[in-house]
Amino acid sequence: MTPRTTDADELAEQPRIPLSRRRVLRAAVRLADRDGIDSLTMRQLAQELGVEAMSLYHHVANKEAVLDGVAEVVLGEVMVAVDEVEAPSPDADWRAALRARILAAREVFLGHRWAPQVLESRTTTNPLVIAYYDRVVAILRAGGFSFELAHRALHVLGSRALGFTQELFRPDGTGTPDEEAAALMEQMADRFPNIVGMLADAVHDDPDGTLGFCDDQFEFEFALDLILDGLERRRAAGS
Amino acid sequence: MTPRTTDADELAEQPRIPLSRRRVLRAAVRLADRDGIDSLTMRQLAQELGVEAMSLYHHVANKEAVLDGVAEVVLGEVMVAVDEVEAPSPDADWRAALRARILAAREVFLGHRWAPQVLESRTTTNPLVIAYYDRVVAILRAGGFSFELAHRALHVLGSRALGFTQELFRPDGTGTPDEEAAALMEQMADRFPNIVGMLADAVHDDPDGTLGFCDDQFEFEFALDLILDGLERRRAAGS
DNA sequence: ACCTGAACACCGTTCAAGT
DNA sequence: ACCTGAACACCGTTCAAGT
Repeated sequence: MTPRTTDADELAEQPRIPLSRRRVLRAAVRLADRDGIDSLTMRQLAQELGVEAMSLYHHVANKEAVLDGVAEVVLGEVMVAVDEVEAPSPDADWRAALRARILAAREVFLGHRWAPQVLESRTTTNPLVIAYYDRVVAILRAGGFSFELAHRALHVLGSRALGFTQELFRPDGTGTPDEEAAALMEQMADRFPNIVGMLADAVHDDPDGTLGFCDDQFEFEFALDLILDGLERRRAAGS
Repeated sequence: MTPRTTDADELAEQPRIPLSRRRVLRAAVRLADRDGIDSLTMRQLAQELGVEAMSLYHHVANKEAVLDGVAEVVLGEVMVAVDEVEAPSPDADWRAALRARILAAREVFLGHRWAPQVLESRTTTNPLVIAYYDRVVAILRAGGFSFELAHRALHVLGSRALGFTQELFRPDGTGTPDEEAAALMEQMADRFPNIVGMLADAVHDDPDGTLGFCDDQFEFEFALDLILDGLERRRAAGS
């Protein structure tokens, strides 16, 4: 137990600040940021607030509601971030307008690495997700998209519209890239010749390894631009 | 407790079939398919096998190993499915070759709806995922891709290469599309004007609603083709 | 070698009781 | 109105003991 400045400590000295849904959810986000999403339990959340677990149930219905709530907090940050971004008007350049907002949204998720997993675990669509996509559609419409093509665009973009993707194939990012890669390739060379060739080539392209093995930001922007290209092409074709 | 034919019933009459890692994992997949992934607990899995929970630990290290194992079973099915698919040779037509395999892989995931969530929850990349992507790279290479562009392609495709996407914005698919949509739009019209316009248009395009509100298969193929288009364009440009 | 019962340290949640 | 302690029904997992 390392001493930290938590609400619990503060409350021991100050008169008790009453609990509220908002305070509960902000504490939940803080806890997930600090200790990981698996540490977000009702009991640990209560401790973070200097309160008993059962007190939480006066402000949130149950744990599912807490998870809906932390999604809400993160999406609230996203809405602020995309509002503040500097970008051309959608009427002038829909691509630049959308691209800038998506990359701004991405920044928020880089600060809450657990958030994609939580968002994808929700069974009902969060109203703020609808609000966000509503604005994406607005930008596409301003850019000359039909409702139909805008609909297709949402499906193509998927969570990438919010600035993140969940990849299944991630060449283990822990440790120094070069060492890891060398050891791994030795073992895998005969089983996975194409992957090994590909990764060897990627290392060669980036000999000093400062960008890491896969530069996520670069890959994200490459993929986003490829998709925006494809959408613009179909828009121009009037499909 | 509705009576079912489970291993437990069979074992009551037959001499005991010895447990094995393989039997444990196949039972886990069966349980997840029937009752959902949340029902896959060590205790319920043991019951499915007519055994005590603690017996499982002689065949799998822990629950994480069970989840790795069920991912392995599903990916095994994927490997078989893509092997059996009829498709042009990658040398002749990489796009058709890859497209057919991805759609075949997709079929497997349609039979295990919980599998995407499990795959995305794994912290270490499953070797069969690497094997699958190795074959994707082989197809791209046969189609004239540089290693570098093949690498980009994997990032653009992401889980779509395995035939699934996890969407955040899903206009609630329960109930009849028309009723749901009408009720929802009434409430949302002023808050989300663009989304509502888009969805109203989608309903209009498909008046008898037989395809459902969002035709997932159609949307998946549209998105896949857009991405394959973009990749081919960049390949031809020699980037 | 393989399986088991009891137990432990955790969960989310309910309930009756406190202030 | 808001918070609490004890309890319940679950988890995953350990351990010593059975066959």
